[in-house]
Amino acid sequence: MTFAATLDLLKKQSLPTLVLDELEHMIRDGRLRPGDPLRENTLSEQLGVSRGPIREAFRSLAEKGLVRVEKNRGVFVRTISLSEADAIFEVRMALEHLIIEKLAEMPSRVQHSTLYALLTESEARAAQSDYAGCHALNLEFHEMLAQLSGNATLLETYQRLVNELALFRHQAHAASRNTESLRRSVADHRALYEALVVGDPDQAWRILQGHLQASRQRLRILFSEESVRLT
Amino acid sequence: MTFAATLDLLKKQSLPTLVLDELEHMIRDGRLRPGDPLRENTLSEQLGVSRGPIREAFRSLAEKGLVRVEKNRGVFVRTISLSEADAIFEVRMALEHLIIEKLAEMPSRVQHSTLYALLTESEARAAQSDYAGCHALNLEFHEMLAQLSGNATLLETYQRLVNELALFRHQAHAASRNTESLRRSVADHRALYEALVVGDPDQAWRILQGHLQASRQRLRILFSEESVRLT
DNA sequence: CCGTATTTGTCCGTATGTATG
DNA sequence: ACATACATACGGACAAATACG
Repeated sequence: MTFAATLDLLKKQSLPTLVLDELEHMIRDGRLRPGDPLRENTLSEQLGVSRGPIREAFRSLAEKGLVRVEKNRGVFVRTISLSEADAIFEVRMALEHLIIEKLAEMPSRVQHSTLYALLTESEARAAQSDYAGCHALNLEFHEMLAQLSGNATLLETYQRLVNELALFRHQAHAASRNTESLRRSVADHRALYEALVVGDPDQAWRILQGHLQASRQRLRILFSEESVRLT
Repeated sequence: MTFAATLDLLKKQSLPTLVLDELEHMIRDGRLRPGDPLRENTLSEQLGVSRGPIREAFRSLAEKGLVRVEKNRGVFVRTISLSEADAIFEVRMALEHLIIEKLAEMPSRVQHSTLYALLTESEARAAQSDYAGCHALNLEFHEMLAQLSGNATLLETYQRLVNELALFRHQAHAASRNTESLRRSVADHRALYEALVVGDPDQAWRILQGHLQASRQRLRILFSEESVRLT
């Protein structure tokens, strides 16, 4: 679906919101990379709207931490340093801790969710070495956990941080092709799921902690590779 | 300092940013109360700027969770239900947990900060029964803790949640005048400070947990009083 | 260092949608 | 139900700042 089509069909949302969604997708899936400028005129022509709604969408993006605005210079997709990414990750871990703490208290909700389907599907993708597909499903898995927590603020805050971290991955040219880490990742997810279904918070946290530490470590490695690439 | 003066002096910031700051203050200190409409024309005249920058500031406020935008109807200061406030509080507690966990690892930073001055000042205000002043200092105390953590994302996320909770307090006409709870609150802060200075994370968390639970409880009571008032 | 092209910043006019009598 | 008043939504024009030759 093109943006123009979206524009015609969904009259329920305001233009700034539609533009925001479009730009957010472009940033999230890497069509717009960290450091790229977002020019009002260009986007205005591409999306077929005037500059007003574009500028309003920029303010939302800035507040979301996806772009930085430099007065009289323009807006650019946000770049994230390793230390920033690490700081974000630290907060993310605290949120995931809370998430699984809450989920361990309601195993039946976990069991009746679509988590299991997501899990088996991502295992299938991993077996087929479908890196991109598996990675996307893994993100969905974590997001579904946040959603099942039943705390809207928790979900929103979590999503925000994950979006910022996705930015960092794109910046580092990250298309992780490590079969071993992919397999371990989905195995972690399954173990986490099992612990949640039986309502064991300590076990769940142990697994998640290891899982996230590994992910954090991969982030650091990614960054060092990126640094080398730039020299 | 009036807004017009601010407008002239600070040419470093764009108008939308200045408007955003102004509106944020007005909401935070209760000049604009939850449910109040923010009309483009009115604000445009009051602040002496055109409607464009106003609309851009609205998008930032919406993303911050301080207003809700209804298409073709207007923007209103956000109202927060008890369950929403409780959800926000839950996330806030998780963040404060992380904050003191980090601070307990660097007692010298805590000791060399201005926390102690803040603490004694708020104790003085409490002794004088200066509720408003003491409450403001208490907020500053918590915010300072977040800042000392050294994690920018942690600070920003914390501030966002506290701003939303302030909204809830205004909605509930909250000017807590309970001498006893005020005294206990500052006593908790002192105890927390002591635990952090000696680097005892468990003790610090015990104190903070009790402190926050009490605060959360007061929020609930506030709400029930508000409900009665509306009948 | 200056002039020009480009981009952002701001303002205002018109269209459209909503509430109210 | 309809007309009127009023608010927002969007687009376009002009001013100001910046980047570049």
